[in-house]
Amino acid sequence: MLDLKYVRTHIEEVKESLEKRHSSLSLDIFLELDERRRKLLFELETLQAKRNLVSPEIAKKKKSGEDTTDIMAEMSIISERVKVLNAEVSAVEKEEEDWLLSVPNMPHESVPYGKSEEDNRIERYVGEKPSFSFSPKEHFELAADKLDFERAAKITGARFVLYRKELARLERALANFMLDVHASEHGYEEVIPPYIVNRASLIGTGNLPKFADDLFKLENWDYFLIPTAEVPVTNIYRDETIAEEMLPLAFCALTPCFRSEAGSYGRDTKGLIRQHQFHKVEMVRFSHPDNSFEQLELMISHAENILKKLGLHYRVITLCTGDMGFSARKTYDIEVWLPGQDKYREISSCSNTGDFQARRANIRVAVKGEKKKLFAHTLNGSGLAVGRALVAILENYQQADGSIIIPEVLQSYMRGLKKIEKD
RNA sequence: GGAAAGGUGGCCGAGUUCGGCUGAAGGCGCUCGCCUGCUAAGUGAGUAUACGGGUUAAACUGUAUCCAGGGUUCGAAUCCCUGCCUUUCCA
Repeated sequence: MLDLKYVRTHIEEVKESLEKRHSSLSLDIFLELDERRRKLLFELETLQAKRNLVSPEIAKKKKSGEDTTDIMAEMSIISERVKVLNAEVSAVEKEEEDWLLSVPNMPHESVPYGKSEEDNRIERYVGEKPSFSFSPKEHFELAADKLDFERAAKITGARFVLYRKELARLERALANFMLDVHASEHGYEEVIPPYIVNRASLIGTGNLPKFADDLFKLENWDYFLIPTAEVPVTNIYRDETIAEEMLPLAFCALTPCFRSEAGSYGRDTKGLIRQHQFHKVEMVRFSHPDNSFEQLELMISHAENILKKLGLHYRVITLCTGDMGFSARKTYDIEVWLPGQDKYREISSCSNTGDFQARRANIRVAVKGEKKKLFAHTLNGSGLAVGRALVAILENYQQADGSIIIPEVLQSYMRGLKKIEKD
């Protein structure tokens, strides 16, 4: 959420930011609401001030036995008006709040302007594409009997999978490997958050009210399945103040993620790439407002480190203004090379949201010497999407005979297994 | 599932009987100052947030906030209703 006063006093900047994001939101509506709110507020508060002035008078007169019927009648009228005005103010405030909640974050100046993913900026390529003496297959061709989509469809429906045998273990191995690296090498505290969250948490991170369609909601509860661990982990500090010297705080968590994938009907229907449920290791950082962009560089390096250790080729891109998520000020995506698909595919997304989520979730920092508490800056990034990492390993480490070599760093997590034989 | 108690400021904790003088006693903590070889103690002042008005910025000033939302009333921390949460006891 943007700051109300900031919007009021920086109309041009906000307009420009909305244009950059190709948003159709009207700033005029907000300005009108704000004007109306302040007018109503003034009238309301004037009356309340009068009431506060007169009320003790009534008490005094009553004590000394004077007649108060006239003055009480007058106050009664004022009170009626106060009631009406109060309702009006609340209504306008609600509208204004809703408007503010639907405004996307302002892109950082270093973010390239653009309309779609075509305009994303490639920052760097790391590693090299593996070469094959044969035509590499896609992951679902490689491990057909260990990725059972048919039975998962029976159990639940489309976009679910049943991992079996070595691939179930490989998924778990990858997750454990990622968590261990983040915890022991990168200094993240490992947490296991709830996988179901309430509405306030989703508003805090910016998933609600705008993106309800992307979420699975529990029937008869105002609870939702998490679309990413970013939601529960960022909300660890909702409505709290963090002492400056505690910063930066860093958390990592392995959770399942649940996404309705509304609006992606025809896309990636085959394989693991786009599922309703998948595992992700998430990194969340709480930063001092002064250095959140440095924290972003740090976080992307942590995600990259995982890929480096796994020996996977990838590239880092900066999302353009049109492709960037609602809450982000700046986002780096990591795209891993998938030889079977002959494409780079997103495997991590690291964002700095600045104070956008912190304002929504009321996460503050007490800064020495500053009378006012500041909003923390929050960052989140995948480190990494586990299922997609598994896809990358299958496709990059496939052999001519259809077997899969297990990267060395994972072998200890696989009880020493070095290779997954063909079905 | 049955019964009871309770939710007040950063924390503890008065006030709720009998509504007005309570943004809210007292204590702790914290900040700044004084004092004392050091430490401890003592001592003085200050110490919530949000939204308005005001100002170059302040000062200053208005309103709201005693879990949340309604109600009664000229006036609610205090009375009534609903919800949420916590604790204790019984099964």
